[in-house]
Amino acid sequence: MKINMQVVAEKAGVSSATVSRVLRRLPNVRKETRKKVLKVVKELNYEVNAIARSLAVRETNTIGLVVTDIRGRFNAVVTEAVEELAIQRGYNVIICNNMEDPNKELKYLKTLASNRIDGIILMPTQKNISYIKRLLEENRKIVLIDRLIKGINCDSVLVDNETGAYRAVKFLIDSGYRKIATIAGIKRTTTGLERLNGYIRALEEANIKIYDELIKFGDFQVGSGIKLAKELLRGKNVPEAIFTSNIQMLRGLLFILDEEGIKIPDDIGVVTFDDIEWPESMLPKITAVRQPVSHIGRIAAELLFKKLNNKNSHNNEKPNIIRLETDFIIRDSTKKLV
Amino acid sequence: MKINMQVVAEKAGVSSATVSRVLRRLPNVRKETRKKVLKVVKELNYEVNAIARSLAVRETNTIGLVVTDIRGRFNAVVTEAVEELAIQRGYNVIICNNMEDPNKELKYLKTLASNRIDGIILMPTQKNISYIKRLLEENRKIVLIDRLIKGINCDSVLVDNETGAYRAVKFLIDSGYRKIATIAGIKRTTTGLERLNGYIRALEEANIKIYDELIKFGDFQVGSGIKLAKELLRGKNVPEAIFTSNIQMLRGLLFILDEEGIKIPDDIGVVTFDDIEWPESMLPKITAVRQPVSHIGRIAAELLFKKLNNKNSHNNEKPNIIRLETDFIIRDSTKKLV
DNA sequence: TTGTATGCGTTATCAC
DNA sequence: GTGATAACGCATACAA
Repeated sequence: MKINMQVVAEKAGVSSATVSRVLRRLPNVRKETRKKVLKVVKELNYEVNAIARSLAVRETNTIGLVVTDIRGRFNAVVTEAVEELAIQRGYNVIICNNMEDPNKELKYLKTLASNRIDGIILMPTQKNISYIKRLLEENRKIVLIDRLIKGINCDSVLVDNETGAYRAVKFLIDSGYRKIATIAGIKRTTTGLERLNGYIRALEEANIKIYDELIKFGDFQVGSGIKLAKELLRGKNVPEAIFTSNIQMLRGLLFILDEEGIKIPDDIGVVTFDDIEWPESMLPKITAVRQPVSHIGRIAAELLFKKLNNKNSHNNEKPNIIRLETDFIIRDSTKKLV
Repeated sequence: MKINMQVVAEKAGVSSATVSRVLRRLPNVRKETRKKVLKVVKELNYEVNAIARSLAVRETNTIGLVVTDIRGRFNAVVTEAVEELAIQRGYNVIICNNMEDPNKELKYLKTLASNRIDGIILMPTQKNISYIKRLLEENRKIVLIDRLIKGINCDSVLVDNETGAYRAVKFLIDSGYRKIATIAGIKRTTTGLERLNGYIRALEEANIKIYDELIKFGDFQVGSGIKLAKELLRGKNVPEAIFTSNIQMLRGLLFILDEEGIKIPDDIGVVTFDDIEWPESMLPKITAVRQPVSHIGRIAAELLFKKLNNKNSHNNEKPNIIRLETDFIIRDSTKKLV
């Protein structure tokens, strides 16, 4: 554990500088010398101390990925995609999971900064804005994912939430539904607000009156799906169909519908934003807006690596905001109302 | 970005040693001095360089968590539990996802070692045995999770797979099923072998003949579930019930059953190992062996931290092998055969 | 209580 | 082609 380049060098009868050159595959070293060194390295099972190296070169060859909930499919798939690309480029990735807790997010961002991580891909809680702004001013490399932060100039990758939601609700309208409720997300977030806007636009375009009591705001978690579903079903204005803005809240809704014996699509229509994470064969099959999740991760990573490779890039350049389109998968959770 | 303790020290009119003391909250520093230093730290937005610190103290305050598939619920929940505990103890955790690829696993282990990570929690692919052995010999702190590696003395946390599987299959037998097939996992893995053994023991105890053609070996992925389900259903010895050894392969099975129009539990009984990852309300509701997943993660982390805190612990001590019991959740995927 | 000097294990800039 | 040697930014033993 205490063996370093010096030890290897002595045993090989060279200087530590030479060992360093061999290990970094620099050209200017004689073949025999290289061989000799590598032999000793093998013998001693020597592995360079990445910490010391990082300190010397002021680069860590590592990026951080800060996600809000690793248990969610969206996050997991993004993670996988980012990792895949990072590994190709020879980077390590540190995954930080904050469970939508801004305090945890801040702690992680600080740790990453303190550890002189080369770059960060961040799915923001959209809370620690001033700190993120500071990081950007220090010219740290950051790419936002899934959500924007207004007032901040930063490369971002996300989907066109508004259009996705619009299409889902329009589909309900076209199917003949009129009293359409939504279990919306957190208004402060990009995903929450934009999906709500899509809902509203679809209704307005169809000249359908928008009822406040049919718009419920949750926090993207299962619990709020349950709570809000109850409210909707027990209200005086019971909806014919419900559009949920993410999978977790859909789960909550399904739970309640099952409990109350309300059948999909016979008694109620259901459409959701987000990929489905359960088997295709499970019933009821829910019509959904699908995001190109893996793609999002890959593009974000590519954006980040482009920055990292461009030594004299600076954050005051115009940021890239990349919007990807969603798909709409029609299944069996609605019916045609004649 | 180029500001360090020296800079802070000069601006505060003290030495860098004093700044260091203040930042580490050491007691022996005057109140006013501390105040003065902290003021400058704030002003300059100074954050200590964790790399340099790690190099100096030869500790990184970081543990690595190597999992096989972050998309799987088991992994995700374990990850969350480990992270939770780590954050409490003031440790950072690096998550490494290898997709069951031994090469990736090796690469990650090397990176972690090179980065002088304090400890590792490893869900092993059970392949890179010699390298892991070497790490252990170098007295690196490692805790295995979910799977054992034979011939290696290392703390491990996993469930009693054999009993869990036994109970599931016995339940089928008690329900009157006789021709019971299994979609088993990778034989080389602890989880694969032990769950198979539970299946066999249950049948043997009931004096039910074991047919080779009713035992199919998959790789724990959805694809093999699909393939093997087809084989079972199209074989000449069609089973009355199937026990799948994990969720992914169950998904494959469900897909095929749905495709072929075979109804659960009317036409076939189904029981699976592993937690269900889809809503309780979805049909069919599958009877399953549930692992105390979160608990597993927490215990593994506790074991690791115990080692880390015990400076003179050494790997040649007798390892702790901790087996946790599973639960058995009876739902609606089987029926009583009279 | 505070400062000085040295070490941590590399890389990089010089010489030779 | 190879070897000293000075950074890199912090911690720490020892002095003061």
